[in-house]
Amino acid sequence: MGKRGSITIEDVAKAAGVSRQTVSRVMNNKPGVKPAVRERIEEAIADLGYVPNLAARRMGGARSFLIMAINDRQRTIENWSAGRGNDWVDQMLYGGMLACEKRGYHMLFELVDTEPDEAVRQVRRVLSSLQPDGFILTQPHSENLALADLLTDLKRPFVRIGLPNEDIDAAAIHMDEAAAAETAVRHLTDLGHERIALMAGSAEYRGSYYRKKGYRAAMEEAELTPLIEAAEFHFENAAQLAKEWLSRDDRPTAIIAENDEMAFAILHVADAMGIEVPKSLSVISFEDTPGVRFSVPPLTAIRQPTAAMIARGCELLMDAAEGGAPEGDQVVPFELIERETTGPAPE
Amino acid sequence: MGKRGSITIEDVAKAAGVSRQTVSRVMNNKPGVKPAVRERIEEAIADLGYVPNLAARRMGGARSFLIMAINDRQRTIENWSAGRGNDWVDQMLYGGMLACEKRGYHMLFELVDTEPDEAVRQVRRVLSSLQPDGFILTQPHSENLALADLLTDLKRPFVRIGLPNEDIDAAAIHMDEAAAAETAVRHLTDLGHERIALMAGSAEYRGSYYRKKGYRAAMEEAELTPLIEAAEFHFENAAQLAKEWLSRDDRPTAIIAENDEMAFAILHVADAMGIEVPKSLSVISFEDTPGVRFSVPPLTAIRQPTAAMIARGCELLMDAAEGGAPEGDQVVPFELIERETTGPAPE
DNA sequence: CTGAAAGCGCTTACAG
DNA sequence: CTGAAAGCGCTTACAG
Repeated sequence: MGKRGSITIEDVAKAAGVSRQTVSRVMNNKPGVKPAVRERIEEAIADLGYVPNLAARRMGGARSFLIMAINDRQRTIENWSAGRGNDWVDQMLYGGMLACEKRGYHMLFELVDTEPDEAVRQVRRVLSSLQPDGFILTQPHSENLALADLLTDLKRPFVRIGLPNEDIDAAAIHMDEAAAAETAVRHLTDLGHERIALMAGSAEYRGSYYRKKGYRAAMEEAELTPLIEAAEFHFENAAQLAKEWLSRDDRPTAIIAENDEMAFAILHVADAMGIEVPKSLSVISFEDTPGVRFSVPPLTAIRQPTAAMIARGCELLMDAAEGGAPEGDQVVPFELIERETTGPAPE
Repeated sequence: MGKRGSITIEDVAKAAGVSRQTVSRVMNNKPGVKPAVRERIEEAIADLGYVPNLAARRMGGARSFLIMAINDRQRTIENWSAGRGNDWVDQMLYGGMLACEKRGYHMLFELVDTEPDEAVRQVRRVLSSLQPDGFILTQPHSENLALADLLTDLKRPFVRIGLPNEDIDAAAIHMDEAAAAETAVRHLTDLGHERIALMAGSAEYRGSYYRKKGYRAAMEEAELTPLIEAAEFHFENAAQLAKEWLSRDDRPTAIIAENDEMAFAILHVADAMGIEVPKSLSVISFEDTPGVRFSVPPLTAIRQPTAAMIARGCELLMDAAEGGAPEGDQVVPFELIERETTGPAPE
């Protein structure tokens, strides 16, 4: 027992009749240990229930076994304090914690301000105090050049959640936005729809660009006329636009909205105008936050694979911490979740 | 600079012209440093942007600056994987992370199985690997005697989120359930209600006991006849019971439900029976999860002060890590959030 | 294939 | 009030 009461590498070494370096080799799966000795050591580890002290490991010069995600401080706190829940954080933890614990790592996250100088200062702090083996930059930090530079200069592995960014040399982890839009269109054309509109988010959001592209491609392939307008991801704008669209003689029989909030607005307007969903109007959303199940009817949606993206990010970083080859951008599969807002096109 | 590139205590010592022990004293707010020297050191720390390496601090024999919350593994993962969000985890993080970071600590949490042997094994692991300064046991782990024994034996400070438990000698952090029920009743009597029912959860849930007690006391005070039945926190049971109650000639004009799910069921049944809420029926819930805002109409509810309870727990543990006196049980204030399901009693 | 030595960056007694 | 010494539990070269 160590002087502080827990079992140490020295205890294992004694029990197995070897030196602590040899135990260390076994713990770290390094080659050059005779099978018989390795077995003896593994037995001793199991018998004693030995678990290495991470602080000591870190001090010895190894990794910290910590993966740090960086999140938008203000937005996260706002969501929490409004009691609104926080789907992003939940799914991030779901994907990240489980991926990390499988390999003996721990995931934690830090709330960081978006202002670049402040962000750099805060990340520097965790760098010094916790010395994580890798960083996951989530939106909007994944586009923060100052942060990317800091991490690059300090040679700390990091990945970005988001579309590739020319100015940052780090793996980008994202879903195929264009393919998702295509899938949404195809789901609707399969149901016989011909007048399918895309309610876009904002031009500043880079995903929108690819979604429009995918939408256009799928519409073209089906020989249909595209109808796109932006509503900036806001309820009010979306309601306004939905009212316009649904008042037309040749009104769309289906609308794809780029986020849940706009989809809710569409449902709201349709209800007010006496247009039944999905009988007279189909709606698909991009996002799939928990509130979606409470809408009437529950929304069919493209689900953002947040958990899978974060899990993939952790994998890359753990690989890097273990000296693995650097990997490139990652495209994570999305899913179309059919609920009750899509149905056959009206006659 | 340390050999690994970051600024160390040695750098600060050199810059301030003192030994590293003196710097350590200043960092840890220990007495016995001449004010002038202290100032010089503080300046050097600021100039160099020095942040101590936590792993080294831990190795030196100090605290780890880590507070570990223990959560129900299965339930948490189920919620996440169903995409349902996880209000408990969100609010726990909200309260805990911010409380910890204010004092230079970090909060993390671990998903632990409820089976006692397995739980002990898992907590032993984090104890050895991360050596947290304190543990927060959340439900149902807060009632796990094996875990309490382990932590007690190892002299690790811990607090429990939940009602006091005779068998466990650790601070219990909870809200005043009886007072909350009284508040709910009083809110309704103030609105003129006289037939107020309590839809209880399950007798196994200890909070239910106090809520019933508070409800009875408040009803007695108002000279009203209590009406209590249990629906086990389930939607179906609650719907059944609501149907029964609302079919009576002297049906209640107000129902207090012990969780959101049962309150939703009541709204559902009322709607189906053509009973308008809040015009003909008022409903109050205990819980206030994010879904509450999506109900029609939005639920008036007693909000569980999860964030505040966890923050309080972290405070106690940080105090203990710093040698503070052990504090006793903590009652955290709740809040009644008025939304749209309560109104004046019908004529 | 295995072990003796040195060191990581701190803190904790102990001297003075 | 301040510093020299020892040590925490590991890993990393380096010997053999």
